[in-house]
Amino acid sequence: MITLTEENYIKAIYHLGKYGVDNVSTNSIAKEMETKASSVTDMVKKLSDKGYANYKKYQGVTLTEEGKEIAINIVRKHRLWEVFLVEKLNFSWDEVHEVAEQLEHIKSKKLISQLDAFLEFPTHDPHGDPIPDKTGKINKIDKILLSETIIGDQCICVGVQDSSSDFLKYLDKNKIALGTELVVSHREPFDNSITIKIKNKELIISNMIANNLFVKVS
Amino acid sequence: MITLTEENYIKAIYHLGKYGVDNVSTNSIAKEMETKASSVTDMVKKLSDKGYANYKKYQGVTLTEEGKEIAINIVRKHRLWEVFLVEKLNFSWDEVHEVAEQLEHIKSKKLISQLDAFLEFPTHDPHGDPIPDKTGKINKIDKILLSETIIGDQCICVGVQDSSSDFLKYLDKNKIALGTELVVSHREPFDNSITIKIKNKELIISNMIANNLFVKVS
DNA sequence: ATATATTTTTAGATTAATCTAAAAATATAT
DNA sequence: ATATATTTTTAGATTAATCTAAAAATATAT
Ligand SMILES: [Mn+2]
Ligand SMILES: [Mn+2]
Ligand SMILES: [Mn+2]
Ligand SMILES: [Mn+2]
Repeated sequence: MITLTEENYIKAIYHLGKYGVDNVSTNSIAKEMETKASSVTDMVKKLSDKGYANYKKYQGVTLTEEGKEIAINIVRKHRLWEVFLVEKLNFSWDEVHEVAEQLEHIKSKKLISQLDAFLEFPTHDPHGDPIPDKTGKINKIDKILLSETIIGDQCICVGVQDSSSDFLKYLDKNKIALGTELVVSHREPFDNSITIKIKNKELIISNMIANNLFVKVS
Repeated sequence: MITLTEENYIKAIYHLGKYGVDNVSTNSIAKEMETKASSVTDMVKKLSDKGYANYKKYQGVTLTEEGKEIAINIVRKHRLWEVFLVEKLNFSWDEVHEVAEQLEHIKSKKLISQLDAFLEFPTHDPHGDPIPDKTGKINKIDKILLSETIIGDQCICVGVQDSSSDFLKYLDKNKIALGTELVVSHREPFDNSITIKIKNKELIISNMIANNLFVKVS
């Protein structure tokens, strides 16, 4: 049996290690989990004993194949629940994360497969992140950050890097949603702010915003 | 903050004490929770300290008003989730309880009020049990056990006492569902078995079955 | 290359929830 | 009314998850 706490550590290691490849440091896990490094050391030993992680003292952690599978399954559940909350229960995209953090730990194979079908097998969550399928396959689309575009690029918004409420509400206020089309018209060298056009209306966007919005160039 | 374990104890005390009125013994809680009496004593002290229960050594436990509110809210969540699983995710009524035991602990006011609306404010769960409304009001219908009926009674099935998978599957097999109409045609004095007629087809039902099926006499 | 700073681990303690075995209180039988 | 049985509590231990403070290892700066 795997505990809720173990699941959360595995998920953190998965996300911090760029989806399971890099070595993850004790301190980075501690920061992500809002806990102390010494607690992380203990837990990481436990995950290693249970076969979910590879760990050598002072060398950081990676997930084993089994650990990675667990992580992907939690991510799948998290994102499916987020779709449910937005599509069926009228949550807005800045309200779903907290609740999904709880729902992702519910253990029932049937629940998730039925939920998946009920939602008509969605491929992406409300923030544009891909939903792993039941075999764990993740369908990545080729998206880049708005900050990486060049002048003249015609783009469509496909995701957010940060999904904090503050950022999502900023996007709502400025009528930027997934699917919104925009053109990059100017980049200010001094502060790297970007001017974009949405339906011929100009909008100036800070570098920080541009660094958190994913687009697809068409 | 209330822990998941505390919530489960409060729920057990609520159900054992006939919905909050009777004193509940340490041993009965231990049996219900599949734990030891000594563990119950510890927890019951804690619930009392936190203001959820009234407890005097050797005298059993009752819930305080606050404890009762918590219990009713958990029951509300449990039953709403059961409706969701049956109505939306095609679970059968013998599959929902286990999953609802997990889902009932998810903490989000908005989630439950939206779920309630999405399900169109159901008044009863798939087993015929009433769903408390958001203020905690429980709409009891006047149901009796099939074993308490008299010969000639025309009944409609409205609920089950036991919701174990074995019992519910028995009902399925014999085409007895909530809403099914039946007439009580004979009672055998020797073993208290009952003969019922459903659509003119006779069926003999043991006393144990009759003791677990609620009906409304019309 | 060595001193210094930073990161990570270890040692020992704490809290929540649980257990076993023994003691204490209450209930039951004669 | 007293002995016996049953129930409940207490004492002391264990496991999971956490913490602080100190020690050890690794990384960085000169
Ligand atoms: Mn999320
Ligand atoms: Mn998301
Ligand atoms: Mn149930
Ligand atoms: Mn039910």
